[in-house]
Amino acid sequence: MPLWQCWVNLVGMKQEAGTATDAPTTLWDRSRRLAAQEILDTALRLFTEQGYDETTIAQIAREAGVSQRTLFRYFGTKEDLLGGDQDRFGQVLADTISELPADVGVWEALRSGIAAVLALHDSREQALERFRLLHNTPSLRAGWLEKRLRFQEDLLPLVEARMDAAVGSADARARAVIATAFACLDAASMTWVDNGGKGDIIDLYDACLAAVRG
Amino acid sequence: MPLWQCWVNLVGMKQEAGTATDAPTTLWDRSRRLAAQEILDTALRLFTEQGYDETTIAQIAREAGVSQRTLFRYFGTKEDLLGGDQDRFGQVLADTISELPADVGVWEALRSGIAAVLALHDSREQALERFRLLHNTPSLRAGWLEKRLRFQEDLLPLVEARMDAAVGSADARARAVIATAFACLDAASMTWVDNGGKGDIIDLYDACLAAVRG
DNA sequence: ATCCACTTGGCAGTCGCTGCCACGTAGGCA
DNA sequence: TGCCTACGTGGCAGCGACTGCCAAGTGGAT
Repeated sequence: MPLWQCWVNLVGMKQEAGTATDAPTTLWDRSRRLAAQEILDTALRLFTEQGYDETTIAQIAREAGVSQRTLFRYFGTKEDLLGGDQDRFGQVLADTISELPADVGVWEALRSGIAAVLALHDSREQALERFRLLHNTPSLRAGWLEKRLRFQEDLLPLVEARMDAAVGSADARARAVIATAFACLDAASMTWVDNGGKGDIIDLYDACLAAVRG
Repeated sequence: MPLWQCWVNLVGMKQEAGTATDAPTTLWDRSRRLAAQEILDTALRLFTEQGYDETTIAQIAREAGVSQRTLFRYFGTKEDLLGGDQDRFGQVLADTISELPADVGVWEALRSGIAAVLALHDSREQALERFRLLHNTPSLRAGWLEKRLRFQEDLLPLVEARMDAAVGSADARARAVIATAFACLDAASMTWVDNGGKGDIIDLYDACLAAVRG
């Protein structure tokens, strides 16, 4: 588990403001970043051209000019080839929420976090392509949902702190609120993809949440 | 794709009332059902003993006394070895909801469907064991979520019919409502497992939904 | 008893993924 | 400048889930 792998995260996605990530530009670093970008581009291209399940790791590696073994060193799983590192989503989400003042309500805090994550995408087109792939490929969707479930658990303490104390299991209620927010995000992004990327996801999210909460 | 595989569904789960499923008890049918039950029991035992990921198909097949090939003919995937056939959940869910009178609201209808699905389990202990495995095994959880997402899409028209017409995308709103119901079910069952199976899941579900809808 | 349909097991192969080992090269140091 | 070390890389063998194919055995109907 070499340290340099954390650099890969920054490929193909915006950096967070203020994060200095350009310290020692050695030749190794540069070629690594180049290779990662090449792999990512090749993968996204092949996925959209012929589908996720129909694209093998061997093919991506061949067309990107690296060995399978190296590809797996850059990106641990096939899923990671879509959207770089999804763990960053959870990071940004948690950071955004925890930096909000304490008097901001749960729902508003979650909305802010989601908006921050949505803002991570490079372009509307890239986002649409990724969401489309995500929603139309069962195997991808499964992995994505699973990873997201881990974010949700991480969010638990942050959300619980913002909820008014009430009877019953606080855990269950916080979990439900978080899961609902993501459920609305799912519904919103699916509809967004179905509409070909028209409008803003966050607006659809608001509409979904309104439909749920009455 | 032999027809008889649909029989497997009935193993290890309650049958629906009024479904006559005992027509021609040939020797083949009996031995098939016996084999399926044996496989299912062995799998659940090994899963709980040593974990899902640590149990190989080869081991289950060996201890159940069948070949790997036959095991895969009975249950198409490793996931299917937990809880028999999960597709029936979707079936029961859709049936329950569609048989409700038209003036029953969305939320109440979804609650009824979920209650019907929960009633499918043989015993509290078995349900607890399955839920525990489900929530503690990432790979299982992923597959389960994915399958459930398919139910959700199937439910779309049924739910849309019960929602009051309003502005905005009806699709998105219906999707959000369905996903929220399942999100609350998730939160409820997770908490239920964490509490060691104390109380009724449906009560926790109500609490979660109340927390969400205010 | 015969024939057909069905089930079974074994074998080879695919695909995602990992551990191991040897090779080559970049970067630091004398 | 030349060497050494640490790191990146590729290849290979292997695992586990899963599939297609083929041969063999068995139940059931005529």
